[in-house]
This record gives sequence, C-alpha cells and structure tokens, in this order.
Amino acid sequence: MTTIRDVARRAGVSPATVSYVLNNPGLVRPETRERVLRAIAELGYHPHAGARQLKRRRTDTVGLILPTGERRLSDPFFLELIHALGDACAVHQLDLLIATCRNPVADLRLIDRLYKGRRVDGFLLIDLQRQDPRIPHLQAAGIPFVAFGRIEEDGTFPWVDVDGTAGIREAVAYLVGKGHRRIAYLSPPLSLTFAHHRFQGYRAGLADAGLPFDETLVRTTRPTMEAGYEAARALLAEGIPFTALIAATDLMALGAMRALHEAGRTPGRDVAVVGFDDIPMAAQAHPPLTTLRQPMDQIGEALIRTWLAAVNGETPPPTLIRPILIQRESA
Amino acid sequence: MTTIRDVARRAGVSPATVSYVLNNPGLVRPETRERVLRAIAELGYHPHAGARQLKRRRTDTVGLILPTGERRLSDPFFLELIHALGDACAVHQLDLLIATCRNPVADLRLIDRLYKGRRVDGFLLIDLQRQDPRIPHLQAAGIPFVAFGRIEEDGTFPWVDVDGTAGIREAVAYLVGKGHRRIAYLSPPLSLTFAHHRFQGYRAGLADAGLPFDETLVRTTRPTMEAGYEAARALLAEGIPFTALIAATDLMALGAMRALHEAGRTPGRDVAVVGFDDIPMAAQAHPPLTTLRQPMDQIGEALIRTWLAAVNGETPPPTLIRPILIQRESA
DNA sequence: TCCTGGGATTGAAACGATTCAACCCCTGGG
DNA sequence: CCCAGGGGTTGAATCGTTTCAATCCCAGGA
Repeated sequence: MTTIRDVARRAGVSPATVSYVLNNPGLVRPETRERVLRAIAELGYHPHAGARQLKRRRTDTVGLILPTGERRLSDPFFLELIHALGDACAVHQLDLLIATCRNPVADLRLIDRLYKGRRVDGFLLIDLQRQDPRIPHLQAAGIPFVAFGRIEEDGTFPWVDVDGTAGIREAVAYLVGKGHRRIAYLSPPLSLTFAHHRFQGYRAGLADAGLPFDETLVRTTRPTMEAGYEAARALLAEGIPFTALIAATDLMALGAMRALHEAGRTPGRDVAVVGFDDIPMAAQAHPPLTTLRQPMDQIGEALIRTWLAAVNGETPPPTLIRPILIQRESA
Repeated sequence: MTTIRDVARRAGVSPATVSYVLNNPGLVRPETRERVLRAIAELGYHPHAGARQLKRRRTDTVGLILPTGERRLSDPFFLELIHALGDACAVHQLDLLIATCRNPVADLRLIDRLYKGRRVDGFLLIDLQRQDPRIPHLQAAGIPFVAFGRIEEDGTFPWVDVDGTAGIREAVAYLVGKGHRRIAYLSPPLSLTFAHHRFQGYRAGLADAGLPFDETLVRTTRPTMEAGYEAARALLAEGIPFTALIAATDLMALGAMRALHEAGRTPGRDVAVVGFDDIPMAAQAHPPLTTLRQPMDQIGEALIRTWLAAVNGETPPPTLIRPILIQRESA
C-alpha cells in the first residue's frame, strides 16, 4: 500500500506538505503542488479513509436505513430514490452506507452502532411515520439527520419533502376541469406522513371545487399494487358510482387499473385514473398513467445538501418540492 | 466520545484487555470479561470504526457499484437484491457501501478510489457484461470481488448465479407439456451474460422436445417493460403464429402481456406467458404471472459468503442456484 | 547592514484502536 | 524448596493521516 510518506519521498517534500496539497492547496507554492500532484498520480496514491476519519473525526458517509421486515419497501420508487441519492452523494464526494433493519426497535440500536462507531456522520430517514420513535432518539443523542418527509408543517428537525397536498389538490382540480364530480381516492394508512399530506390535498381539492366529501369514495389500505386492486374492486363491487380515481401511489393506481379492466371499465375512457410518484412503470401502463412526478434528482440533491448542512452543525431550512403533473392517457 | 481507555479505566483494566474482550474473548478470565462488558454497556461504548480499520487493515464493508447513466438499473428486481444483500450483510456483521457511477469507464476509477482508499474490502459486481472490463481490471489489481452472474461455465473468478439455462429449459418443458408447440421468446441483448444463459435454456428446451428452432419467434431488445411491449406487438403485427411466450425478465413479460391485451388476446387463456425473476409485481399482474423465482435470500447469502471467502484470500467455488417455477394463471 | 515579517515548509504529536513481547503470579513436578 | 511453564494482564509500538507550532528563508524597510 502506498502512503502519504511514499508520495512525500518521491516529491521531495514532507508528508505535511502532501497533506496540505490535498486539503488546503492555497498554502502550497504552485511548483511544489505540481510536483506533489505528479507524484500522487505516478504512484496511484489514495489516502487511507480510516486514517483520515480517525484524525478528522469525519467519515463523509451518509447512513441510510432500509426497513426490511414486514415494513419492507418494495415500491420501485425506492430504487429510484437510491439512485438519486447515490448520484447526489457522488457530486458532494460522499459515500452512501446502506443498512437494513428488520424491526423498528432494533433501528435505534443500529443507529447508535453506526453513529457512535463513527461509520457515518449522520442519517437520512425514509418511510417516516406520524409518531416516529427515531426522531426523539436522534434528537436526544444529538445525531444529525434529515428526514425525507415531514410530520407537521415545519417542526423541529430538518426535512425535505414533496408537496403531496399541492400535488393531489392539483390532480383534483385537473379532473374537475375535465368534468368529473365523483372522484374516488385510494390512500395508504394515514399514519404514514406522506399519506396524510396527500389526503389533505384530496380534501382541499374537493373544497376548492365546492364538491362534497363523500367518505364512501375513500379507501385506506396498504400501499401495494395488490391492495390497490382489492380496494378498487371493493369500490366497484359495492356499486359506488365514480368517474375518476386518484391513488396516492402509482403502485396502487396500477392495481386499481387492473381491477377496472377486469370489471370491463377501461381506464382513461370510462374512468380517469391518476397516480403519484411517476415510477418508470407508470409510463408503460395500460394505458399510460397520468401521475404526479416526484423529481428524483432534485430530491436527492436537496436531501444531501440539507444533510451536509445538518452534519456541519447548521439548522438547515426545510425544503418543499412541488411535484409535476404528467398528463398521459389514463386521465 | 467514549474510547477504549474510558472503558478500561472504568473496568480497572488496561485498554489491551478491553480489546481482547472484544476480539479474542477466550484470552480473558471470565470475571474480568464480565467487568469489562459491564463497563462497555454502562458507557454505551462502540469502537471507532476508523481506528479499527487503520490497525486491522479491514473495513468489513462490501462495495456495490450501481450504474446510473443509460445503463441504469430500474428493474424492481434490483431493489429486492439490495434488500437481500443488506440482510445478508447484517448477518455477517458487514456494512454495504453503495456507489453510483454514470459510465463504465469511470467505474474503474471509482473502484480504485474505494479500494485503494480502503473504504471497502472488495466488491460485488452486478449487471455483468459478456466482455466486462471490470473483471480484468480487478484481477490485475488483485482486488477481491464476487460477480452476480457468470461469463462461461466456470472461469477464473468467483461468482454466484441463478441457473437461467435450467430455469428457462424447465419453462419450455412445462409449456410443451401443456401442448404448446410454437413458443416465442423475448430476450435482452445477449451481451448481458444472464440473457445469454437464459437463451441457451430456450434452445435446449426446444431441443429436448424435438421442436425446431424458429428464429422469427425470437426477439432481442432492451430488458424493459416498454421493450417487451414493442417486441410482442411486432410479433403480433407480423402475424407470426405462437401460442406461448417466454420473456427473459418479468418486466418484459409484463410489457408483452399488455401488447397481448391490446391485440385482444388474453394472456393465460389465448397465449401462455412465462417470465423470470418473480418481482413482487408478478403476482399482481393481470393475470398473475407464471415465472421463475430467483430466491433472493439465498442469493444474498451466497454472495456475501463467497465475498467473505474472497476477501480472506480464499478462492471460493462458484455457486449456481436453481430458480423455482412459480405457477400462476398466465400459463 | 541589520532586523522584521510573512510565506512556505516541516517535525512531531495526536486520533483510537490492535497486538507483540514482556511481565507477573501461581501451580505443580522434581 | 526451587524452578519451569503457562495463563492472564499490560506497556508500548504501530497503523496513515492531519494540523499545530516551530523553523527556515527571503524580500524589503530602516
């Protein structure tokens, strides 16, 4: 293994100078810097991460915990999120450490192990719950973190979120504009914060249009394709009339479309369907799904930027990102 | 931050003893060990990862590179793979570091940075190509790695793979058993090793049944839902007769089913459809998709076990895992 | 000519663990 | 009674960086 001493020897300087070239280039005379950089390139030198961490008390690593038990996230949306986070990390020269955890309680122990053992500088929280035990734990321990999602309007911790309320509200307005009056709504459990916010958007949208809120049109169930299918089927079986349907996630919308097909009602023609997320599959659905796109690159970048600020001891402002209505044939 | 010295002081022993308790418990007298463990618990001590890495020349971290440019993997299958890898890592007390990379050439630089900078002990290679530049690079540099997928039957590096040949062969036999004689086949580019192997299975299956190989029944295209849709559509448009269709990935199968629906041919009734992977969505397709399941937990565990062996300087034998035919209504 | 000051460079002390070699103490055999 | 030997424990060196404080050198002002 080549170390900073090898580079120093080759460039005819001291290890300290090499370190300055790497971390504080302004301090070094240009000719010297040149010489050192050449030596680094020739030797293919890469500083030892562990040694740097030890001395700088920084790991430049973002921790992401992926629930994997029954709370397992198998919505393709999360694969896109991981991609976006990876890209944003690369831009900021950070690494992304992924840990999986089978149950929420063990989460806390895992958090401690990773942070106190200085494997990561802080965390990204996903799959936020309304009463999330991780938040007080992190706050009490003084561990930096950023949540993807929010609990209430702002609150006491840094977060980045997509404005589900505005998104769904816009979707309702869009459907109302097309003449729909009875709009069904499929929601995951409201204990998931994003579900709560999107549902607010549904109600606000109805209110905007002066439409009554009819609770028989709303179904709350798991955020999976299967659950969306079942919910839509139930709606149809009960003979509840509706001409449009909004699902809080694309996966649920896809499930609902299947139910509609089976009932002989063609989505996009007989019933308008709108989803949320714009997973890659949405564009290829049958028919292509109108949906609210979560701008992944922007989300990844905002999360990482906010995370960096939090890790640097700042208290970064929350970021609310507006989803984009993508019009396709399903509505 | 609490260090090993704090623990030592509290337990009334030397730091060395604390270290032995953690790494070599047999050396320490039970009473002493007890005392040290109590001190560790009371102080909430976690060894500093960077310091350990520095001394032990081990990071206990698995590197996974996720292509994110045009080669981006957005098949939900990879989310399942990440979950499985995370779980397997947890079992073996390893961490999983995910780096994304926009293009294959930069891959090599990224590999060097992560390995020479000792951020990871070795790599997991996914999305293996037939001529994969990463393999010779890793081998030349002596960097430990395990590939998910294989080039040829065995070869010169450690790998874990699912036996696509056997899987598709079984699928063909299954369809033939149901009376099908003209079986279409949708394949990703054969430069992807898994596509190559699965295609072999198709040919072998036909040969087993004494059926002729008809190249008009085979379509090679991208492994996406959209491409599957287009390919199946083309097949139908050209009026090529077939009563069954095998797609090399579930996503392609899902696309093909859409094309069949549109053409008024109900999958499962008019045309049998079989996929590969068993992504969560397969069970919820319309109709539920018959497919070859990749046993994810087994794959994750095998990959990590093999990786550990490779990192320890062994030359672990390859592992070939048999996929499982899941019969559903599409065939 | 001498002195001052500032830019460039360097030596050495950490950072927090692991592990070798040395040490201590005690038991059991000669 | 002495000594060998072994189990348990410890001191100290070490891993590869960063960074403070000290040093060196040279230009420019008095």
